Amino acid sequence: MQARISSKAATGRSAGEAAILEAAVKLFSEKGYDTVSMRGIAEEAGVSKANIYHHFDSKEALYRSILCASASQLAGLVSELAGSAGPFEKRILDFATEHLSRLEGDALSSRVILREAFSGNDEHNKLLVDEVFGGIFERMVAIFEAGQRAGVLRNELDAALCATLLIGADVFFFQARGILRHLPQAGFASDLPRFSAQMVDVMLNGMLAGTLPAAAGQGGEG
Amino acid sequence: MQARISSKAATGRSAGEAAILEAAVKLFSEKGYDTVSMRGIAEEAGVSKANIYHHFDSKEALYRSILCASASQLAGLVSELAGSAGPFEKRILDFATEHLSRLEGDALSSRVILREAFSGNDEHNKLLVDEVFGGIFERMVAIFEAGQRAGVLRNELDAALCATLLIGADVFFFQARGILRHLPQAGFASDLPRFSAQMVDVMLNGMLAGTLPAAAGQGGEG
DNA sequence: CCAAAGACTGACCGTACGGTCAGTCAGTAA
DNA sequence: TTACTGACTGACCGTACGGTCAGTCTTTGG
Repeated sequence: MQARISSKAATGRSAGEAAILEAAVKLFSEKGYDTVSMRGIAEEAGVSKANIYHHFDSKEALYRSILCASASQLAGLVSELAGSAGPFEKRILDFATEHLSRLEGDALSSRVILREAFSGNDEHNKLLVDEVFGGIFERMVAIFEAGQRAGVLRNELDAALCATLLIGADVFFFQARGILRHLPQAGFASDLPRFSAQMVDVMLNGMLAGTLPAAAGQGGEG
Repeated sequence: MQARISSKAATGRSAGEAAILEAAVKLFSEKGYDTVSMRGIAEEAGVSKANIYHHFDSKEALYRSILCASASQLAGLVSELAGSAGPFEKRILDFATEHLSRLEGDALSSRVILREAFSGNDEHNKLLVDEVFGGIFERMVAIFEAGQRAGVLRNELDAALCATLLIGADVFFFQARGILRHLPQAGFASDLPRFSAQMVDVMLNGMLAGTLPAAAGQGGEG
């Protein structure tokens, strides 16, 4: 099997280990930690259960390995997005659109992290904040504070709250798509750019009529 | 034990059954279905495991019983909130504030439903929409459509999307509070009314400066 | 007072879990 | 050829799971 050797040379891990990781990400994204069994992962990966223990010390270690990979991926993505240039409104729209599209693109990893973040375990929460979310949130808040210094964002608003609203809208939409798809009124459930555009429109310009600035209405009629 | 008799007469169920339900709600709100064990529920309730099977056919039946109770509770709450009167802006603020405060007040039930709604199981999603969320969402959308007919809400916006944003902001905040608490910038994490007020302010009036109508700034400086 | 009914229990069953281990097999360097 | 290494496996272990059942208390209607 020449393929196995070359695949190991390329990624630093054997074909079996890669299959295990792929299977584990898939299963851990579908169900919670306890519901996923090592037997199930082994079957999905096409290897023996004992082989998993050859590559990973324990179920916990395998899970943490996946979590760390997903987390550093997320951190890299956001730091990239947060570094974009341009006027405030465009930065916000670009961030929201790209953030949501990558949540969907890496749906498996995203679900693993979200499940962990919303698990309610305070120790895990603190760890996630220290290692991942803290830095991400700081960069997000900085964007809004820059908007306030530039006089574009209302000064009486809490920048951190604004960042929470923007991220929250994306995350909630990502989480709730399975529900929204069954709601006949929510046609936007299958149209990510439409949601992003109108969501940012509302966030920036508000829902109320008769208060739009000259530059408003970006994408609302796409 | 006179207390046992009276408690059964009052609620239609024995003290043991009530203890089982209470324990089950608590545990199912903390962990997922598979992670919660019947032994754990029995211990938490202070009864034998066999006693649970005397009152409920199976683990699944116990879980469904809890889910149905939580769901009808949620449906009742939202239909009550959606029926409020007053001008559009006030209805939105009242709904958001009260909705979030009741999410927290019934945090256990809320978590059980949210976990189920975001489980990713499409059959469960469809069932939840048909039995609970469908009606709730319809009422919410109606509020926004009424706002549009009254000329208060921008006509080019999608009413269903607006409803999603409002509910999503509350739900995300409720889910993410454990994370937000660890973020030093997010002081609003422990101040529900402040979050509700400023969230609604942003939703209605937008984040951008220089576009506020006369009635704006409701609660932003509390 | 006494049977019928319902609340409740300890012991048990088969199964699936996470984890271990001795051992096989292919590739590799000496 | 030989000795070694890492990938990999089937069989096994103790434990905890959901669920069952015979039987014991406790309350209640006649």
